[in-house]
Formats: sequence, C-alpha cells, structure tokens
Amino acid sequence: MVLPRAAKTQRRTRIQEEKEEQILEAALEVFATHGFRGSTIDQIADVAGMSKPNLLYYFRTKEAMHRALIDRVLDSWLDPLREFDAEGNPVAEIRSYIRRKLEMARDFPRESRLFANEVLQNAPHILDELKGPLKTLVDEKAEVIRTWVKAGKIAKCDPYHLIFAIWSTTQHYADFDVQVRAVLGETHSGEGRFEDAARFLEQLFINGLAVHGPATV
Amino acid sequence: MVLPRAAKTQRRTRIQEEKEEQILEAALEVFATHGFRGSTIDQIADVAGMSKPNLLYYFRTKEAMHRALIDRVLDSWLDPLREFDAEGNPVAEIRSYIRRKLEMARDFPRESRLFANEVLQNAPHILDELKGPLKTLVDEKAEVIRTWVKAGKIAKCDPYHLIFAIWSTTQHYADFDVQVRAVLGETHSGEGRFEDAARFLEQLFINGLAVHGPATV
DNA sequence: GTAATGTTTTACCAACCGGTCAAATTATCA
DNA sequence: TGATAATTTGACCGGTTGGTAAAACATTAC
Repeated sequence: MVLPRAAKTQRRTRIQEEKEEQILEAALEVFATHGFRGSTIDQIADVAGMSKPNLLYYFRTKEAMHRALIDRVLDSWLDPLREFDAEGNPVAEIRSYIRRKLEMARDFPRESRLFANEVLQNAPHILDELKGPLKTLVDEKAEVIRTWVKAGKIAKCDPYHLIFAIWSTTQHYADFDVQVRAVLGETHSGEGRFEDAARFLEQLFINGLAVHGPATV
Repeated sequence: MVLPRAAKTQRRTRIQEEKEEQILEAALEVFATHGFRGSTIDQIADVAGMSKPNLLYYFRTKEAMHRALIDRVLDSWLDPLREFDAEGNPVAEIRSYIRRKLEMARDFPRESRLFANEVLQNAPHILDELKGPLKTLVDEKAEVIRTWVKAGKIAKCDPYHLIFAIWSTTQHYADFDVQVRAVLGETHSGEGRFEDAARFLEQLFINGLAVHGPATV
C-alpha cells in the first residue's frame, strides 16, 4: 500500500508514532508563534527536520495537522478546571486552581498561545469545542461556585466572570510574555517572576472573594 | 508628479486624507482578525473597496500600512493609563482605570486585538515601543501605586502585577470575545455583559486591594 | 532472499501573494 | 478651456504556498 497517510490504517507502525510525534511538536512550535494562517508547512517541516512531502505523508493537509494538535492539547488544557472540587475548601480550591493555571502558563506556554491565537482570530477551527465541551465544563463549575456563594463561603460574585478573570490573569503570562518581559525589564523577568505573579494573584483573588469584616478605609 | 505615494509630499490633498483614512480603517479590521502575516493586501483592498495597486499608491508596502496603524492607535491606547492620577483617591483611581479599560475593550475591540495579535506573536513590529514608551509609562505609574501602598491606602502588593492583572482581565473581553460568548451562551452575552464584568472586576480589585479588617471565616 | 508493504525524495503544479509599471482616467487650477 | 498634476486601473512578475505524482528507498513478513 502507498497511502497510510495519517491514521487511515488502524495499525500504527513505530515509525508512524515517532514521526507524528515529531511533526506535532514542530507544529505546536510554529502554530503557537504565528497562528494558523501565518504558519507555513515548509516552516513546520523545517523545524521537524523533514521534507515537506514527507510531512504531508503523515498529515494530508495543514488543517489536519492543526486539528490533530488541537485535539491532543485541548483535553489536557482543561484539566486544571476539571480538578476544581465541589467538596473541597472553596478558598483552597480557588488558590490551587490559580496555582495550576499559572504553572501551565509557565510550563506549557506554547499550548496557551496556540489557543490564544485561535480564539483571537475568532476560533474558526475550535468554535464547536468552545460551545460544547468547554461551555459544559464551565457551566458545571460555575454551579459549584454558586453553591459556595450561597453557603456564604465566598463573597457574592458572578462565577463566570470569576473564571474569566482567573483564565485571563494567568494565561497573560504565557500569551503576552514578550510584553511582560519588556515592561519588567530583564532584571525582574527571570525565575522569580512566576512566584511574584502567584503571590499577587492569590492575594488578589483570595482577598477579593473573601467574606470579610468592614474595611478600615 | 506621479509619486506622492503616501505622505512623501508634505501637502496632503483631500483625497489623500480620505483614502488613507479608508485604508487604515480596513487595515485595522483585517489585521485585527488575522494578524500581520495572516492578512493579505488583497483582503484589505477588498474591505476598503479599492484595488490593490490603488492601495499601494497610498502605502508602499504592507508593513507601511501596519506601521501607520500602530502609530495612530498606540498613543490613544495608552491614554487610560496616563490618566491614572497620583493625587486622586487610590480606590477611585483604580476603579475608574478598570472602567476606562473595560470601555475601551467594548468600544475599540479591534484596536485591542491588533495589539494582542502583535504581542502574541512576539511583537516583531512593536518591541521597541514596548521596551521604550510603554515601559516608561508603566514604571511611572507603578511608582505611584507604590506610594499608595506605603501610605497604607491600599494593600501591600506588586504594582506591576496589579497593572498586568487589570490589563488582562479587561482586554480579555475584547481579545477572547468569541470564547466569552461561547461560554456565556447567546443569552448572557448581550448588552448586560459589560456591566456584569465591570461589577465583578471592580469588586475583585477593590476588595482584593482593600486594607481590611480580619476576614470572617 | 524476495515480495509486499511502508517511507522518503525529487520534481513539479496551480493558486496566491507582495509588489511594479505604464497607460488610462480624473481632479485641479490658471 | 486646456495644461498639469493626482489618482486609478489592468496586466504583469518573481517568489512563495499548499499540495500532488511517481519513483526510489527502506522495512518487515514470510
């Protein structure tokens, strides 16, 4: 046979596994920094260290590469939110959600930027995922937050906007990294950066959502 | 003469003003939704309702268009931060900064996305502006916040990360609009959306930064 | 070993892209 | 009005891009 071309056959050879891995790694690198339309197959092939036709042997089109990448990454990207536990202590849960999201921004910035590029450009390839699985998950967790509010565990607030705020503040450090570095200067943009961010964000959200006594101005 | 080609002559005719305006409006639309590399001159020409060569008569290159756009928009984009007043009441200042940023996200989403695209893709065209004017302005305002902290007007916190948090949470509603809509569903994503966001963010930041008494629970 | 299958390369194509050119058209103003 | 300058257009160009065809090469199964 001459056309296994990306998962058409059920059986995957060792080489298929390896090369597809290599390609997706390269595709992540390129798509994350240039967006879908701004990326070229040649670029990806170059990063992956193989020829363009070879790459197209494993993924028939640029879209197929992008799709495979999204499918692989989306699920794990939502893991932190899934861990959000209704039974846990609200303050601790929110704190550790922020932690986890911030760690992902630090450890997987390319994944963050892959989605950021996609969403920024009106999510042409993942709109269904946003309206389906993502919305479902968020609805579910919003309900959890709502029960916490009703139980007086955290301040009255809109759970959706709370989730948006956590997403945006944490992902900011991955998506807008260049700007953060530019503003902080090389001195403050080193290792301590994430610790500083974590400290600030935890304070902001914990105090911001605390059910507290009267402010002393 | 046959080559006024975009501001080479000092005198601008009425037609020049009008057409350049038209082009930049179209360029904003296109660059904001596709990023620089993802946009084509034909697309911009199409949106502007003129032919490609005609467009290139006013701006010699795609880069020149982008540059002109950035130059025009960057300054006004930073206005809200400039208004940040050292003499004002800290809480009121922060509250109205959030307001203004949120209004800009609502009223000028394309401008927000223009920069988001640019920064997300490592700011190849505006890195100097980030390291120069932007950093300078932020440094200045960070100093203001620091004096407020020292005066005990707001809680102890890192002023830079505070600014990043305000940027990210507010711009999120412009840059990730599709995602926000997808999650909220068509019902909650109408007019009240910005009011809800404003209410939440003001609460978050004001409580989060308040110097308050002991939390109950 | 050899035949069948799986992988890689070379050469290529049509569409698109950024940009040029010269001619045609339109606006300006003496 | 007509001369002159400003604007617009259509035809075009070289390079890039997504993708293909087919043959060469490698691997595996028997």
